[in-house]
Order: sequence, then C-alpha cells, then structure tokens
Amino acid sequence: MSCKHHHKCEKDATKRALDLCNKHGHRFTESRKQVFEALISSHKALTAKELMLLIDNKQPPITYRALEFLTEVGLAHHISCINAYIACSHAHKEGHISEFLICKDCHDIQEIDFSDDAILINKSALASSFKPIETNIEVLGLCASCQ
Amino acid sequence: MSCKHHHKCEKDATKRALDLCNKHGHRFTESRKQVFEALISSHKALTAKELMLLIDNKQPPITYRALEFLTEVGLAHHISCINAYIACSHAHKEGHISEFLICKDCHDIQEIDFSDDAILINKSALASSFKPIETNIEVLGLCASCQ
DNA sequence: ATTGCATTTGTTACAGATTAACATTACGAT
DNA sequence: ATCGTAATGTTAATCTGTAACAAATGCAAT
Repeated sequence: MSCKHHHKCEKDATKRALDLCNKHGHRFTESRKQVFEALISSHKALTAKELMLLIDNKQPPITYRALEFLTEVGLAHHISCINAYIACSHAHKEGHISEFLICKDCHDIQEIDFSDDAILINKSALASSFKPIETNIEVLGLCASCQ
Repeated sequence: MSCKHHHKCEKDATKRALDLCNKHGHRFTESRKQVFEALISSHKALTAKELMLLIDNKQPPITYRALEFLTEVGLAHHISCINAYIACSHAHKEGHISEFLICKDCHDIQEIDFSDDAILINKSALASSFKPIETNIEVLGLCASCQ
C-alpha cells in the first residue's frame, strides 16, 4: 500500500516536480531539489530544522525559501499543528481539500482526499458569508505502529 | 447572534471556567484568569505576544503556562494556522469536533460544531487503524466585514 | 555575443517565539 | 503544624523565522 522505500515513486515525484515548476515558469533548482527529495525520501513530515540537518545547510533562509516555494507550487504541504512539512507526490485539482492523519510520535502522515465531503466544511462558511481561502483538516493521533 | 461586547456572556464564561477548573482539581488563578478574560473579551484570536501586551506581562512563561493550562482544560483553543488562541465559552461533549472559520485579516473566529459530520473525518482513520487524539478543522479566509 | 531584466542564491545579522531549569511561594489535606 | 503538590517568579537559553542587501545565474530580445 504505502510506497515507503520504493525508489521508483521518488523518481516519478521528482519528474513531476520538474514539470510543475516549468508550468509555473520557475526553476527546480538545486536547493529546491534537495529539500524536496529529502521530504520525499523521508516519507514523513519534517521540521525546517530537521531538513537543515538532512541537507547539511547552516543558513536558514535557503531551506525556508525552498519550503515556501515548494508549498506555493503544490509540491509540499505545511502541517501546522506540528509545524512540519511533507512532500506532496500527487496532483491536486482545483478546490481540492486534503485530510491529514498525523502521528504525533513519528510524524508519519497519511494524506486523504476529502474533496467530496468538502461541501460540509463550507456550508457554514457560506451561510455566514465567510470566504474560504484555504482549508486544513489535521487529525493528530497515533499511527498503527506507534500505538 | 454574536455576543460581542455583551458583558453578560463574559461573566458567565468566567463562572464556567471556575467550575471547570474545580472539576479538574485545579485552581483558576490570577494569571490564568487574566489570560482567559483577555481572550474572552477580545472576541477574537490573540497571539501569545498580543496577550502579553494586554495583560502587561513581560515574562513569557506566565502567559504560555496559562495558555497551556486553558487549552488542556478546554477553556481555550489553539488555532495553529495563525498560531493564536481563542477562548472557548461553551462546553464540549466527549468526541466533539469543532470547525473554525478564521479571518486571516482581523483574526475574528467562528467556531462551528462539526460533531455530527465527524464520522467522515474519522472513517479513513479507522480504516487504517490510525487512532485520532485531536482533530482540527481550520478554514482560513476572509470574514464578511474584511472582504 | 551582449545587453538587460527577473529570478535565485549567498551571507550576515537580527527578531520573534517558546521552553528549560530551578528556586520560591501558596494552597489544601491530613 | 507540616507535608506534599500545584503554581509562580526569574533568568537565560534555544528554537524558529525573516530582513536586508550583495552577488550570481539564467533567459530573452536585440
């Protein structure tokens, strides 16, 4: 089920990343690639600090800039309840909403498509003329192996 | 609809806070009271820094400890996508899930009960034997008056 | 090729957010 | 009264994130 340790999916993801960047008219530069691949191959959420150690980067702006970029083009997600980042290896349609199951111990993440049920999330918003920009569903808990 | 600027609801909330603390065997001490009342009367989400200014507190641990406490006993919620806190003025049943509509400009918050739809949030979790501890649904956007 | 422009990076230093650690005090139950 | 726990006071450290600006890179149009 999971694609852990499958090098193939990492390679596909990198290919996809390249395409996405081109589409946005931006470059998939070395530092961005490093951060993205660190995220992809870790198969879990990493904090900025963990990333800096992994790519041996002592200058915070490099990592933070890469993360900002990856998040903007949709190659990574920010998991705010643990302040960490996770690679996104699949395309999202417009109006897509994800649900994240986040293991608070090992930071393993499952990303689940919630789009079909999004109407429930937004019904109250619409009723009060609130205009949603970004929806985050984060479920913090324990994964099967950490229980 | 809203209870903005209604002193009554603040007083009720404080009363409720006292009861809740007693139930947990803890005290509703001065610093906790200060932080809680600052949150209640602001009617929006406040960052730790904003709170420190409001209660004129130059020593971070005091505010952070109060916030941790209030969050634990259910008197406040942490809104992680803007890293701010909001008072919770109503009781939550076991297994309760809230949805927060968060104005990214004024930090006004609407808390909406999502419990009835919670089954949708958890169905995927159950399927993968993930054990949820805390569920956050945060919808960042613009409130009616900030649009 | 060379110029010109936007993007990206390198680097330093700073600012903001949160917690560790430990001494001290206050409270409540016996 | 005293004992144990809960809560506070205080200092300082650590963690997190960003401002600012100079340098370099890549791309496009001439």
